[in-house]
Amino acid sequence: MSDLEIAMKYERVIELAKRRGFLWSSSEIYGATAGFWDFGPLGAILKRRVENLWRELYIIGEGFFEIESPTVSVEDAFAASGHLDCFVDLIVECKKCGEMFKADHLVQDVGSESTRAGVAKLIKTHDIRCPECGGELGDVRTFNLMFRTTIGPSSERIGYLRPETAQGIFVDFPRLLRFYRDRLPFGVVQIGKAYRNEISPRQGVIRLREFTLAEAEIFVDPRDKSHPRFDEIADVVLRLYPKKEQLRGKNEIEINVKDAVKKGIIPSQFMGYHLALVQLFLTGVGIRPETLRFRQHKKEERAHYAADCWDAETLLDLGWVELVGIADRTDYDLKAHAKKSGVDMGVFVLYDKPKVIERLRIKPKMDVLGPKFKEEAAKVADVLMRLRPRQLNELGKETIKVGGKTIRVDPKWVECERISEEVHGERVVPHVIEPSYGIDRIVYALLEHSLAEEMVEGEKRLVLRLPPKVAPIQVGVFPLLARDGLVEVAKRVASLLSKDGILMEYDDSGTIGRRYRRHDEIGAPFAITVDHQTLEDNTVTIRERDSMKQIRVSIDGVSDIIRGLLSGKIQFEMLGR
RNA sequence: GCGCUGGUAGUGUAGUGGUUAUCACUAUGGCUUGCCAAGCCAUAAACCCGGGUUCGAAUCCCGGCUAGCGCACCA
Repeated sequence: MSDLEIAMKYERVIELAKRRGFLWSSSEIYGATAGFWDFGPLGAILKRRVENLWRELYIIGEGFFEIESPTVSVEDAFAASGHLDCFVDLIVECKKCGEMFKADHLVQDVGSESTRAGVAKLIKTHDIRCPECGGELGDVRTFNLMFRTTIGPSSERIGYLRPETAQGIFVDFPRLLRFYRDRLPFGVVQIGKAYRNEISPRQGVIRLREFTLAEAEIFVDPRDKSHPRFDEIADVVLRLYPKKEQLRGKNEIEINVKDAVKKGIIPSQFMGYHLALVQLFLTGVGIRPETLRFRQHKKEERAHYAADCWDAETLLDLGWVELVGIADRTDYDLKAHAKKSGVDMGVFVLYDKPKVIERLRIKPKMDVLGPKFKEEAAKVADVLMRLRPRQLNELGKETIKVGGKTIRVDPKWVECERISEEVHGERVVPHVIEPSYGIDRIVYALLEHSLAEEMVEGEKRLVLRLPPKVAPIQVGVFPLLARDGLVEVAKRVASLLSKDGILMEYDDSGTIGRRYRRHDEIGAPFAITVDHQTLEDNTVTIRERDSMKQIRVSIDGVSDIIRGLLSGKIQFEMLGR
């Protein structure tokens, strides 16, 4: 059975998605707004199933607990994270031809201004004109991609809708660290809505203004990015598209994780482990492996916080689309929040063995410092104690700053003794490895990859080959005919399945063939049919969506078999043999 | 934000400055029907929004919204 080529696949997917209740643009009755989409009845379940598989992998598999933080945060949080400054575009419009430009790009030859007023001044003083038509430029405007709001009735406190869920985790870091009992590494996940006021959202749910992110923030010791379970994924083969290959116009390379890390293509075991985990998840929910690659960001593509970033991309009708970004955010975020809030974001990491350090302990002689420095004496003593010269004779070379003046230290001000000290560890600010999944895009990609058309006895059959574990409707229950007492038996089977936690749909309208086709189109992987033989021996048929083959099983065991088929523990081909 | 092209039942479409806007599929009810969109009867369902021109606009013009594409943008 070979699939027919589907032309204009994006349109076909959207047509099916609207018609069958997966997706449509939001508030259509008032004229839809670009960048906002609804998940319909089947779409919402599909999405939830994808999210729950994600939870299984990260919460149960990795032990990363999920938190839920608000979608609105105060201005300080985003001032610290850099989104307030870096998430802004300065734009200027030509008064004559209407072309829009990034204002800071236009002035980069005459000065490096980044403020709105500064850029506007440069445009004026240097008489910069429209590069397209030479026309006069209008006012410089800022465009921040964050949605802004005010908190409370006085409207004094500014809030922003989060552009990523990550910051909610970073600002909770001290409490989370305590929860994980002060040890690295640990991970925290969050699934939730994020908002970006895109200038021009396009392509349905591929670029939205409100979208669902599933993010894991994994806090690691910056000195040691090896992964304790690296061996489990070392042999996984990834299709990588490193920046070098992109710059030289070369193709992707296929390589296992172990070798990629060894050769330095992937910078650390930790990064490699999580690239493999992403591939495991995406192919597990139904993204076709042959359309998947990991593309490394080139320097100019990287976000303000990222030291390295790989996008898991899939090939869709619209081209390569990013589904997941895996970034090494280093200590950027934690340090930024530490600085802005004044709260320590460090972790005390124990050494395997305590280090013995020999050093000089410096004890200020207050009876000397007192008369000499008067009220400044305490401050001077404090500075002196923090000096760490290795030798006694180096002390005289040290200088300290007191009241704005730089003074050479006189060894007579202190008493020194040589001590040996045990150091048990040190404070480090963790680095963050972050896989960030765009759930809406993944759901769309699933639909597109699943949609197939084939010829069956001269007729076209449209079928959504969703993997059973994500399919919204899990099984259809049909009486072969709507008479002869078949309806009653079918309804009994239906309620049996419901009681066992299976999402089924009962249908007795029209002919059996029509019902099979309808369920093919919404991706229901199995159908149970009650026929006349059922009345004789209490058996029903199970029909598999993709092969259209049927097997016969007893009603008594049908729930267990369906559950086995859905989870993948039972293979359909193995049944009935 | 600019440009091009479009927007008619749930979906895909036809069509026109002038009475109750075409067709197919779908849906619903009934008849029929012994396993893959059969048939018959009936029913329901649409001109994106606003303004202008006109005796009359779903049709022409303008604006908006929206969709696809190109440019720009995508921390």
